[in-house]
Amino acid sequence: MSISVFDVLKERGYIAQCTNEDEVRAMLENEKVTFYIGFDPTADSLHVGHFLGLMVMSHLQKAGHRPVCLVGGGTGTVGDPSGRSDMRKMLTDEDIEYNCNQFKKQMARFIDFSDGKALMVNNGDWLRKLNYIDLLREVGAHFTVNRMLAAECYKNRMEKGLTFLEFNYMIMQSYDFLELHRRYNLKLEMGGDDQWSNIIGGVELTRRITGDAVYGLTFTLLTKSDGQKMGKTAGGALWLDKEKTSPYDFYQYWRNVDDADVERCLALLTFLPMEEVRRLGALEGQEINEAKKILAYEVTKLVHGQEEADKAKAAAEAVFGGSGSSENMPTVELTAEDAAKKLVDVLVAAEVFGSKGEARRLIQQNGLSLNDEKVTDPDYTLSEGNFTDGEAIVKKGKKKFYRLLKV
RNA sequence: GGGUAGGUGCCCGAGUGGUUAAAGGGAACGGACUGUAAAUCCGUCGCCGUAGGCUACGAUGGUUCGAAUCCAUCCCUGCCCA
Repeated sequence: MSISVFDVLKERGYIAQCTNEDEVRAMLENEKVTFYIGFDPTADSLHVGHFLGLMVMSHLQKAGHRPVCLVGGGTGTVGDPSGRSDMRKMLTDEDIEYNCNQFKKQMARFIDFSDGKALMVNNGDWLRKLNYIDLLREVGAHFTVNRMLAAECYKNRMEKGLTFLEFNYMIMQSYDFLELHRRYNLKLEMGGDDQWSNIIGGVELTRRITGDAVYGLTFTLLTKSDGQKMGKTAGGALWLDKEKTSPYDFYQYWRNVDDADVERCLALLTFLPMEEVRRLGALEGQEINEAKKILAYEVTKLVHGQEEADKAKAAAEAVFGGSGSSENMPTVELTAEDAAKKLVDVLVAAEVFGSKGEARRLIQQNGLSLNDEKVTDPDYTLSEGNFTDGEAIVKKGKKKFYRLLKV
């Protein structure tokens, strides 16, 4: 083995905190380590934040270690208060089960689960069976409330109110580590940096009860250079589910990241060699657009596959490069009847706009074009002449394109 | 359970009887500038619409010509006390 995975992770900028850097490095160099990352089923799709964790897992798996993907069928019922300023919405059991299944499907694209090379487990399998008194006696005795209250992750909530329900989240997550250690001799828990408190909880609990050496490591959160969370779009998160965020939109998101974030994103979200990452990140001015294209393509390829990435790229080039093909643009299908209605009504019906007011406003602000011509009349009505081969192109703002297609 | 401070638009936050669709900021969106970037500047930012109307300030009911603003009950949250 030439270079240690640990150093790879470090070089690419993944690592935020580690319980003991030297020991973890040594462990990863000398043995096959079983490790885990937990994913709580708070929505019906994974998003880019999760993707970062999957990248880390993938790096480690390629280095011969065994990932355990833990879906939080149990912890999801409680809600992690870490770093949050308000309580999470309570999910029904059905939601949780559904979401867990969605997660599983998506994760299978990034992690190789064949031949036991990785495991998928659900902490609901053990957490839901726990008996309160037994748990208190076995686990509760090892936590001091004083310490828990001092944890960084509760800071926000100490002002706004933290329920006992959520306060217990740390205990549940810690127990997960213990349980996984017992079942699979798992030795390392990883998570986003906001999980640090929860992770050391598990490390300490497992050490105390079993006496075994176990470790924790957090990876950096995906933030922009100005500190804001990355992966936020108008519609909310940047989802990995193509029904929730289309491959085209996904591609465009990365195509448009800030100059300052390109290198970081390439390092964290693609497998390009670091020399290449650094080279691309060093490009300046106009040229850095090349780096962004590569970033967008590579990330989209990882998440949606090569075919979708090619389509997204082609669509983007068609739209911004001026070369014809509109095939891969988001398409609005129109009946003959629709094709003679007011443009505004058609676009609202297609959910291109949230309301007519919004659409009118955009027209008044000169932000809407039909086939490259500004639409100036809010009451503009579609007619035969707008369509070429049954197709018309609508441009919303500067970079959102839609294809109207008569069917 | 008692006391007390609160619950306002996507978020933060002003407003305490009409002039308030509701100050200000942030986010978002459009335009200019550019490199499909950032920063900056200008504009927009509840819904339908020509006017005008409708719906909104935790919930419900009430007082009033008129309420986010007053009263009652209820729900929720912080803090202090038990």
